[in-house]
Amino acid sequence: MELYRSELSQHFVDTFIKKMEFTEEEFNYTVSFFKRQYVPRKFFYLKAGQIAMQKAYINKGSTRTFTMDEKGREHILNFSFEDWWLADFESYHTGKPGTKYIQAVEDCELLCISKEALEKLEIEIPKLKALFEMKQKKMIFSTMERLNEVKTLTAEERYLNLIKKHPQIFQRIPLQYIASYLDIEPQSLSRLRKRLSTK
Amino acid sequence: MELYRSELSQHFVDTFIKKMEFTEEEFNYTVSFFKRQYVPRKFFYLKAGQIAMQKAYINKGSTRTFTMDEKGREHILNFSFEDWWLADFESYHTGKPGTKYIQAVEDCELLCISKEALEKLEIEIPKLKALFEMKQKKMIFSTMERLNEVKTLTAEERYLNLIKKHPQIFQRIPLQYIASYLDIEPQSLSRLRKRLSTK
DNA sequence: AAACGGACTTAACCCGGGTTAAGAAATTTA
DNA sequence: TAAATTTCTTAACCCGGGTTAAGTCCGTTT
Repeated sequence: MELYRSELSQHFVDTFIKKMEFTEEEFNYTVSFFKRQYVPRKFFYLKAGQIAMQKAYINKGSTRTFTMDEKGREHILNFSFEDWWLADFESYHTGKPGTKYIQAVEDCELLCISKEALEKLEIEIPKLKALFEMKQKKMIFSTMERLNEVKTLTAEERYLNLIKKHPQIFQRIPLQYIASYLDIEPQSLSRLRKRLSTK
Repeated sequence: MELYRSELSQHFVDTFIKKMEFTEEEFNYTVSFFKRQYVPRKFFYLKAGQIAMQKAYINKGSTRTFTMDEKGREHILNFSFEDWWLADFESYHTGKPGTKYIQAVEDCELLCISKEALEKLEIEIPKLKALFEMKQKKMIFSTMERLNEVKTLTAEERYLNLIKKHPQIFQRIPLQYIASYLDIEPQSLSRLRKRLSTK
């Protein structure tokens, strides 16, 4: 089933047309490889052990990406929202089974493109390759920043940082998930919030 | 001053000749852009605030890369040894002043190539671009793994993990730096080691 | 309206790592 | 070789977050 222009978010269109200066032909051709996929709240887009065979643009909704340790505990690495690209980066690029779970926090509408198609397109349209190379660089920056944050800041500082940088998250993501993202237990987040509210 | 073949480590030569299948001409041409740079123990290859204008191949020696927080505390992100490529990745790619300090732990002999020259070479020799794209991907994998490690493991587990994965580090890096890498104080590492030795 | 289940909070206790301070060991310098 | 400096260890005390266990709140179901 074909994707109609009216079903694409403005941001999606702008990314290709304005930012990457795609022609109408290039854009339509690119779009023809995308397929829509719905992932209802709490359902998984990907699970550890599976191989990431596609990249997904989040047209609507939000997800959490997490790993599970030997004791069965979840550790949220990041949340993703509209206009983000979604994949288990390592699995996608190595072609090996991944280590990450990607679960919808809100009902998601994704626009997916297979690795096969994308690799073909990246050769045909170098601008597309440049786009994803740029995304890749930004991903390294943000992962490094996250690592440095975890190393340098206390739980309280990480919490205040999150409020400052991404206040919208608190409107859409349950506190228990935010706690996991901050590397503390829900009870500790609760205690921390109380401590902050009284001073 | 020119670099002679005999001064290049076998690994450096192999990377280009065997792994990337450079011709002798391509290799010699590439090498002609490299300059040797010595960084004695405790001296800095790069400091926060400076712009990374080059990449360095470590021909000999070891370094530590760290950030400094507002309280003046150092947080070591990683160590680098022979045959690694060295740079403040973010500063190199954004062209903006960096946030990282890179200091020689042992006397270092580096083979450096300017960003300008490398960008030119990457166009002339696509194989070279592919090499650094691959390095970049591996860097993302390892940074993500580090992040996940910091989130999932206790200090003791991170210590045991380091012994298992990189036992050589303990021969070359002072314990105080290893403590910083593990995100604990030197005293805590000492206590932890004692705890482990008695059981 | 009552019952249920999930999300969030509260509290008591415990423990690992931070902090501070001192001393021992190793390495560098004189 | 001695002195000085740096690195590593030990110990006592403290505190933040984990753990366990209830309890509250709220939306959904029956």
